[in-house]
Amino acid sequence: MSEAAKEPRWERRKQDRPQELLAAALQLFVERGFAATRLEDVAARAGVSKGTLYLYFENKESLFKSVVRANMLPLLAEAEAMVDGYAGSSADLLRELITGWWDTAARSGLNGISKLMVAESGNFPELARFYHDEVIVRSDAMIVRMLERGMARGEFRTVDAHTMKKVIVAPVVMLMLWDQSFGPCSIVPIDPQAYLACLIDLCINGLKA
Amino acid sequence: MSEAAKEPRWERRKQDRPQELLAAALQLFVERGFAATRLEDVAARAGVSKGTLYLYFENKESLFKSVVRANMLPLLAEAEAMVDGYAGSSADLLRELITGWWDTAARSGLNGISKLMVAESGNFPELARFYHDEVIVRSDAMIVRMLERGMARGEFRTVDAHTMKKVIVAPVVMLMLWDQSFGPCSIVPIDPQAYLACLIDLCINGLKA
Amino acid sequence: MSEAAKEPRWERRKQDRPQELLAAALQLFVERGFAATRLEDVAARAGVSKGTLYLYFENKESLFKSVVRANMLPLLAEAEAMVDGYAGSSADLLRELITGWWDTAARSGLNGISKLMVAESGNFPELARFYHDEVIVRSDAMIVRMLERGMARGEFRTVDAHTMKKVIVAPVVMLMLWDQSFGPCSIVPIDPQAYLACLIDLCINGLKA
Amino acid sequence: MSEAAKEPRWERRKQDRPQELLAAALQLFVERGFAATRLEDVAARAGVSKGTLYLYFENKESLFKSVVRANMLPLLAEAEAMVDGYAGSSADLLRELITGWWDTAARSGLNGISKLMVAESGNFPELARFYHDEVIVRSDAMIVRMLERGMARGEFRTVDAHTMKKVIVAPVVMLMLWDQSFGPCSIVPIDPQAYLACLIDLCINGLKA
DNA sequence: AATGAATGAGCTTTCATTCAT
DNA sequence: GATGAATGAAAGCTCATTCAT
Repeated sequence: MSEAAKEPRWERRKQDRPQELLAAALQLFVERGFAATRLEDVAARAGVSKGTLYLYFENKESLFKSVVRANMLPLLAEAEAMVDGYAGSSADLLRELITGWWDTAARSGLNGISKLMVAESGNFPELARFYHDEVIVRSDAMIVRMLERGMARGEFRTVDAHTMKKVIVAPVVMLMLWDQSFGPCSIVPIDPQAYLACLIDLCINGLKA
Repeated sequence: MSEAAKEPRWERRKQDRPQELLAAALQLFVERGFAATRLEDVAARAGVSKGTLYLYFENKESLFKSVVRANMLPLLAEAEAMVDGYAGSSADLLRELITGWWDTAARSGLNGISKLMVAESGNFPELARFYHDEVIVRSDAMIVRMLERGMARGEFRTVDAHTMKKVIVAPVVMLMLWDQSFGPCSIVPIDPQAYLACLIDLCINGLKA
Repeated sequence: MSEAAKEPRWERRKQDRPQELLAAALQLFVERGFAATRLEDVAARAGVSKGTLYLYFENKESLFKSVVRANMLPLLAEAEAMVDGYAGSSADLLRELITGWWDTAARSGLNGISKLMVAESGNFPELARFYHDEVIVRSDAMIVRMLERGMARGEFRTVDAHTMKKVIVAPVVMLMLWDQSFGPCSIVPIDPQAYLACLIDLCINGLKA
Repeated sequence: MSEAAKEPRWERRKQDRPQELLAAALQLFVERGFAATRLEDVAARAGVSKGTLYLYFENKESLFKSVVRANMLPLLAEAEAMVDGYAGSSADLLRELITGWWDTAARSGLNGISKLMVAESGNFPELARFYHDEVIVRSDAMIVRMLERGMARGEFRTVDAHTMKKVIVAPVVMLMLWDQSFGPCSIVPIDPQAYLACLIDLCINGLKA
């Protein structure tokens, strides 16, 4: 009667359920938007029945909020760590920040969440505020720190960092949105690597001291 | 109070109806998204009854498509004319293109339509395709022409215009999206003029030959 | 183009709808209780569809409250008028009050509402309070006035009118409840006339000065 | 901690379970009615899990019927014994019957069951029939025997005992219903002792030979 | 042309019931 | 015996759409 024998594949499911449901919900919310997503489809994609959803989430709105929160928070910490401990040139930091961001976004759901938040912020003001405060503000602050580091070290010319950060972030966010919305429509799809390289090139040249 | 005297007023209204409905629908679709917008609210905002809507539009989807198409088409022609007939420096052209674009977007509904298309492209693939082909492709082409003009005249260094155009467009589109989604959340709202000046500055410095 | 011609059978329905729905709802709520009554059945019994109900009532609870209020308020005024303007002996007044009450109850829905309120008061405290204040208190007050009139005129012996009123009302209410609940079970059903005669007889003998 | 020592405690619980469940169910059914009572709440109040309920009762309806049957049957025997062996005056018998009834009802669940049966008889015809045959008929018969004893001994005037019994029972039942439904609403709650004294007084005066 | 009462498919949510453990 | 995760039928409610007027 070992511990292992007592913890069979069924018990494990209970712990996984919320994550499976969140993953399924993320996909469908991103694909169709909040209102157009049917909870029955979410449940089906997670391999459970409609009712099971309500064992883990109070209602549709609460599921939606959980999807956003659960997928956002773990992502920022690692990016922040990199900025603050970086040793190389600021141009390299800028490069790593942008490419690392995209890699993380593509790997996680950040990609689709951005689209989701643009689409639904009007319907969920508190969630929009949360997203703004916890994600946008913190991301922006990272870029500002990077720019100020570059200026302090004489690598970048003097610019208004708080305005410039928005300009630099925009193409990265836009890439995520394109990827989620018009990507399938484009006959000549954007090559993310080339796009980001071009952005980095523009920034480094445009910021050069 | 002859019959003849009554006609004109009525005629005018009859012709205005579709536009009033489209304007009301644009506002609500942008605010809430396609699925969360109730036709009753659209009708109410246009000052007519629910049934009247169906005299002018086949159904909700058709209204949605009309909203997008009707608001898009008139906007591009004037921008295109400017690019092709421009006499000054390419840096000035870039500046005028970007500021003119934002002015037009803010004045028209382009602003909200962008958000709408990002949000609903997954649910309306044909519409996304239309938007891509008629709006995105044509906008992009303008920027490409501007970049190629600058390179041909030796004002800009050599870059991959087809990639760079996306990078340059992104911050402008992003400004429109922010304006529509997180604008109300931001304690320190973005100043569009400063933001665009910063973008133009980055581009001109970054493209300088 | 007379007024009569302009008010066709369809327009009339709109005004009748709420009453038809209230009548249907009364029947079913009394028959099955609040929770066990399906709105679809209410609508069907009123000859309309589910959705129509929501044109006239906000939700199930609001329909329930309307049923109670709409059926109760008109009934008390006439009874009160009788008590206050009565000219004959107090024994006759007692007789008329009791028989008139039952006749009114049987004719209107008061009959079933009593059962409904006993059953659902726990689930609708505000409604129970309303019923208590507007129906029970006012009914009781009528009986008290009748008893005090009899004592003042020396027709009834001295009793505690406020306690006695409850004892006298009880058998009448109980008759209504029996009628609605165990009536169908009883092999020897109660004859309301004989029952009320017996009650009146007991009261008049028991109160005799 | 031998096996034998553990058994008794367990045995006891096992035997108590059904009664604990019935008690919990009685409370909730009376409070909320059949349909509005959730089995999960019943189980929780009895301190067991939802599934356990189904070890002792086939389903919700069967639990409901058991609640009614289990609480009814033990109550009548003692009352019947008293009537048949009584030695004093019939007025005293009437007094003891009525006050004894109320004491028993208040002590047991009879109180709430009455309300429950009024409310749900329409939804459970067989149960209503059972209640009618086993409870109402037998209670009524007791009162009839008491009345006939009084008339036979010349203590009561001649009345139709089968009608009068209903009139006499009504206020007692009504007291139970009030206690369960409008009691909490009443600013001036009924004092059961004064109420019953008043009823007894009315009956004895009204039946006096 | 315009209305708005009516409809009913479709969705969210609840909860009695089952069953693997 | 006991559990509680899972189920899915059923009910409340919404709203795009229709159509008699």
